[in-house]
Amino acid sequence: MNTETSISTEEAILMAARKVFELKGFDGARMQEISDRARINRALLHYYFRTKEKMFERIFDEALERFMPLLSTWDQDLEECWEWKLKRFIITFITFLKTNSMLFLLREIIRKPELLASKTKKYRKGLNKFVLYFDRLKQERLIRSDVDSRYIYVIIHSLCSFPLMNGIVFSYSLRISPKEYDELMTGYPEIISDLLIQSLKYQKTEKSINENE
Amino acid sequence: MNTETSISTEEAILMAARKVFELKGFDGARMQEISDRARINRALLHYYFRTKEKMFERIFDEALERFMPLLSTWDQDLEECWEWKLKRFIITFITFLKTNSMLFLLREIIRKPELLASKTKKYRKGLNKFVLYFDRLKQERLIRSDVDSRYIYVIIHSLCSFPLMNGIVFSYSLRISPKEYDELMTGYPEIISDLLIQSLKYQKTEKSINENE
DNA sequence: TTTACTTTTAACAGAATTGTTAAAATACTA
DNA sequence: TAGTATTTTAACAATTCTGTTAAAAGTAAA
Repeated sequence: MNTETSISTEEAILMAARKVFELKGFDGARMQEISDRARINRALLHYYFRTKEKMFERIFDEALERFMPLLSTWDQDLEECWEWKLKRFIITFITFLKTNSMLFLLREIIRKPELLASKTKKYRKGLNKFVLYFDRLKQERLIRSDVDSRYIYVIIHSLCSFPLMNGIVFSYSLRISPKEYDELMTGYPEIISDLLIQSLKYQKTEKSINENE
Repeated sequence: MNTETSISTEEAILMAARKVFELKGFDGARMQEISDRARINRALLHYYFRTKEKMFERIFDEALERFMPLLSTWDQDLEECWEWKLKRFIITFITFLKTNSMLFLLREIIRKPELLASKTKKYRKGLNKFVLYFDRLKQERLIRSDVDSRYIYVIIHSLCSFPLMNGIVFSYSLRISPKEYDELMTGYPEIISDLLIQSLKYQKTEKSINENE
């Protein structure tokens, strides 16, 4: 009964399922593989979770439940320096993504859009907090960028998510091992924080890009 | 025999397979669904492509074959203005990604890393052209950024890929329809071109971010 | 028209997978 | 220790899916 770690059987199953679903996706996952990984009997999976579908939904919903709040952690408080807010967000987001596969969510949503659509009501309010916040920053002239806040949203999330999600391909492209890539990425949050802050701070001045020096 | 459009049966099958594999992944794809979509008989799939595995590999390899050259289109010619080069790359890359799902490649590589690993030799040379190019730009003082060229690589690719790959989730988060999201994204290449060029041009000056105004 | 190639039909074998069940074994708790 | 809950074992039903086959129908071209 997992005496050493005192992990309940249900927890052990969920951990295994999470891993297998993340790696193989719903369609590629096998109940046998999950039970093997959890070091329990396959029949026990059904004893706890009835069907594969139900087990998957539990995993998916929990992942979504952890993920969605990250999309709306932008309180409208203009007192706190936005640069710090942004930096904090980037670090939180990247830390989260290291342990929770965003690719998993995306893949399953594309397979079955209802997975997200059915949760519309639950998460919709609060979702555009980010856009509102940056709109206000611009209104109040606290940042000088004139870029549509929705682009800023897309840019920040892309910079945070993709490097982790696409690690395999990036490490291949850069011709370094996955381990080396991980090490490289420790400096990454700092880099993009600076990049974003700088480009939000200063309004684009000259549109011409003709001179090389 | 597809007289109107003069598409060969093989081509029709490949188109259908591409679509189904992109949507469902290898494990979720059904031979029946592919043949239905191609408006031919299921037995005919096997007549042309023997097995599902072989058909998939054909699709995957073709996708990779179209994709990989995009990663290494950085000739070392320093005469041409790098800003133009970068802008051209961004537009080419985004245009490509609109029709060719990068998510498809990524998902299948994670499912079965050998898919990429086995192609090592074929694509490796030329892969770090980008990094070399930006290293030279820095050496020659043509750009003033002091950021590791590998970060620049990751940043550019993330900004190009993720907004297209994650369209469903972004349109959900921004509370606009997928159609409206697509429209919004027409202005996107311009935005990130400017952002990147600006931040590469000007070296980060002040590290302090204490003042709000 | 003959010949070769393409496509459909329909049926089937084999394998893999999910989910069920019942009985036995084990562990936990009062 | 007795009783309860958990876990294993092993077998099985039902389904789904892939891949095969053989025969017939259709098409194109010589």
